[in-house]
Amino acid sequence: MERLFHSVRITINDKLYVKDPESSNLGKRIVEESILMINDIGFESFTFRKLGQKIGSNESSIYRYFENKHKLLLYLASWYWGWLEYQLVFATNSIPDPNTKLERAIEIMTQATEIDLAFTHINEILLNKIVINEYSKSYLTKEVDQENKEGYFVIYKRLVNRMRLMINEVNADYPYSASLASTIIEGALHQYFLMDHFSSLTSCNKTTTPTEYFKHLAFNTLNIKNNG
Amino acid sequence: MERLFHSVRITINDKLYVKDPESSNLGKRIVEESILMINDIGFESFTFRKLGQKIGSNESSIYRYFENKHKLLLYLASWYWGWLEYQLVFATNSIPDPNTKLERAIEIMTQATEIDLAFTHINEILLNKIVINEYSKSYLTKEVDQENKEGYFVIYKRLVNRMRLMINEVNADYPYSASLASTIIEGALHQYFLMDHFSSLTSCNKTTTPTEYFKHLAFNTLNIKNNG
DNA sequence: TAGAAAATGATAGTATTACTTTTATATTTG
DNA sequence: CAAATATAAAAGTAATACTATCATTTTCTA
Repeated sequence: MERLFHSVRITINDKLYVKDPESSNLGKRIVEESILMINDIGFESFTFRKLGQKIGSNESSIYRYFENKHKLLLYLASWYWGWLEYQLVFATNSIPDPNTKLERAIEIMTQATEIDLAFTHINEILLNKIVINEYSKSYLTKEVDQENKEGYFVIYKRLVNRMRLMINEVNADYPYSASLASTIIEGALHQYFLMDHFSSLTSCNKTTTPTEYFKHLAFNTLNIKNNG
Repeated sequence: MERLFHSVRITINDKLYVKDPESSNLGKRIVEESILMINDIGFESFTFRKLGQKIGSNESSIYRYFENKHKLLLYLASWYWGWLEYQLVFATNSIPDPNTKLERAIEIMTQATEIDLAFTHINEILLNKIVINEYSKSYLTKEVDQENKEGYFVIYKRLVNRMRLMINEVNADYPYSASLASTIIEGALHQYFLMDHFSSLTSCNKTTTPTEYFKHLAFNTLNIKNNG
């Protein structure tokens, strides 16, 4: 797959950075190592000072790329959702049957992440873990409405909307398509978190995947015989 | 309702506080005003110093009740889930029919919060808002496994488990009862958040409630004709 | 009801965070 | 090669999240 998409770039709202991190080597290292570090020590303990030390650069240089770590998190999350959106569109585009299409969409949105060799400086598996553990913190803030207006969440919203449309195609009379779409996308993150930390609160494990659960949930609530 | 329960107390893991806030007037004021303040300025901006100023007490005195604001949040959340659990058990206890029982349970877990006059120093409506906006932050941490071992989340886990059991009673063959239970409880918080900040991502609004959505979701996925 | 014990308040201090500012040095580009 | 740009180094600031010490007030109890 990677060969086809060497030239694909995820486009991110330019208000999320001061200087585009894709435009320089240092910028890419900031992104690359911040993913490792946030994953390692958690977003709360992560600081630009520590990141600077790790990449042998200066704190003040990192501030020339990102205003603060909150924006860096929004950037990383946007990249992740943009990347997922790309896969979603690519995988479902050519499927004419709405049921099969939705089924494939749910798979894309709820499956365990795999590495994409097209982006060498981004570890998608770790980024997925960051999204599971930290994404909520990016919008559970007092500034969410302002930041939403600024367009910091457009990719995520577009992605949920794509899911919603596919749900509508399966059952146009279903009155909760937006809620079901957001439940699947946000719920998948939550189920993965529970698998790691609160196993008694989920039915998912190595043999029963979140994908299976959400497929069953979606097709039954849409009154369609479950494909999965 | 309040008359019956004047003597009811929500029991909270005593590792969550240094000194029981229910044991003194200052303790109750800390709880009461922290709810108002966290709601007002958000958990990130909330500090014990500011709280002390607001209640005319000293920062160091607040530290004699709670080790830090993280533990205070865990305390408030535990109180909230304990209070909901109480309502859940009370409301469903005497219902023999599993379908009606689950329906009532979903209502309790997903309805808009109402004030409970039995607890004068706690504003349940604001506390519900805090849980919607801040609860995830209490477990999305690097310390979650340790804190889970210490029992900081027992009430929440018990509550999800009660839901799971009620789902099992409706359909013993349904293989995802734990996931459905956690999806309803966590998903309800999320849908309320979306209603406030990302209305395009939810089908819920003033006329279509999260309760309606989750009832439909649960009973359809359990292959039971929707009661709602 | 005095005296002890406990609770609370006032003040100061510390390490860290989340930046900003300034100046110096290295790198790129025209 | 000069000028522009990028990066580094160092220092400074206000706020946070505490801890420690001691004084004062309140409460319990003999």
